[in-house]
Amino acid sequence: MAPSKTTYHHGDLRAALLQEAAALIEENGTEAVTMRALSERVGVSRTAAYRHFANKTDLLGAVAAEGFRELRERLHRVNTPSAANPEDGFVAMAQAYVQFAVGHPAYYRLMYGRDALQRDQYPDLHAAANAIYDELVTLIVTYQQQGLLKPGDAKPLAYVAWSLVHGLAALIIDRQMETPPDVDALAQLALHTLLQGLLR
Amino acid sequence: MAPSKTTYHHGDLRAALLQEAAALIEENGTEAVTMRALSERVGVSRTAAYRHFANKTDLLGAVAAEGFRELRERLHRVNTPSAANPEDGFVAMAQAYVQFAVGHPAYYRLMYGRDALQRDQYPDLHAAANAIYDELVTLIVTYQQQGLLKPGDAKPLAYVAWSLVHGLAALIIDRQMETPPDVDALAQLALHTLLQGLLR
DNA sequence: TTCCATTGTTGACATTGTCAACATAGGTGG
DNA sequence: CCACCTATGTTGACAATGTCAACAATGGAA
Repeated sequence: MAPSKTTYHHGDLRAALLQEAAALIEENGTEAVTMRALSERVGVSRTAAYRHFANKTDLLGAVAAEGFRELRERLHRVNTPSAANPEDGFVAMAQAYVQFAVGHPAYYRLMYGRDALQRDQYPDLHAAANAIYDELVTLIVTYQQQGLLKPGDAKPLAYVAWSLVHGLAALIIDRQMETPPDVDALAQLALHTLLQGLLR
Repeated sequence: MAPSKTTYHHGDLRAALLQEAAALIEENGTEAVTMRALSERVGVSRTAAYRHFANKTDLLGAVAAEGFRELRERLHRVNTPSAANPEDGFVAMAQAYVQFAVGHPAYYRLMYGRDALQRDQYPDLHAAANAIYDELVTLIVTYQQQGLLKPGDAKPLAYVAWSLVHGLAALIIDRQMETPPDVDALAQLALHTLLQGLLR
């Protein structure tokens, strides 16, 4: 039961694989995750993982799902709508979101960019990502009920807000910005603009 | 000079490789681009490409850069700021942008998602992507000069707008939306919100 | 205690990116 | 007009990788 170095059975190989895969991604990027390297780090033979995941893509999908859950948790922690100033609430969430992406760029890229990870084919992944969307819908609905936001179907609006922060995160970690930006300030500007509008 | 099937020298292998790579991506996704498959389609041996590209990543980088140029052209074509209604201008560009992504999802994913393509290391790619940003800056500055938009540094504002459309495109082609969305309508809503603001 | 399902191992193979050595064409200087 | 050189293309080989098939060990249920 207690995982020991020399037991034939690992104890909780599945969890260990996910953890080490995440570590590898953080350290050297997703491309560094090879079944062999991963197995070695866990101290197990190269094909042991196949008892827990159908293939490498599935494994990475599980890692990505875990990432979405972690991100959602962070967002949930700062999702405390205050009637005093709705902008603060949005800005706090946007900053938490972008900070996660900037803090774990390779991980974040896996969560989204991966071609192979067709969402429809990975229900768990899809659900984990959707939980983030739900977090946003909640925030918008709450403010709408308080009369602080324009009325209207919150769902498409949540997509709009999500698009904004996701796009921002993506452009930043892809170094598409000219100067290494002040991430928090940029997130604040983005949400400020979204809320106040750009028109004169 | 005229490329013929049986000449030892191809004529313009570099261009042919880029074209076929793009075609392969469209047809079967970026993962289908293998040096061997690509060479075979062009009718050349497996390593011939290495006379024109240092490695596969470079080749894909060139394809991605080409994609950015194509996208920029499309944006430029609809970038006709009309004082009558600034929203129309923004919406048209957003729709053109998202339509490109939806029309060529794998291609668009390569342009952004590719971990390996660190922008700083591919000047051509970086420049091509930046041209799109410039297109946006131009639009914003123009409207500002006409007094239709709030004043302020256009550069960070352009990043915000870019983030919004890129994020929207990414979420759509990753099928992160619940229902296959009306792309144009969503793009319109996004830009409408950005311009008018969300606050009551 | 016996036995079987679960979990892990070893060997093997096809695919892929890429290097080194070799081949050919086609324009250029003599 | 011809020999030659350089740019371009080919063939052979190799290491890395994902994954299958066959085998082995474990540990809980009957």
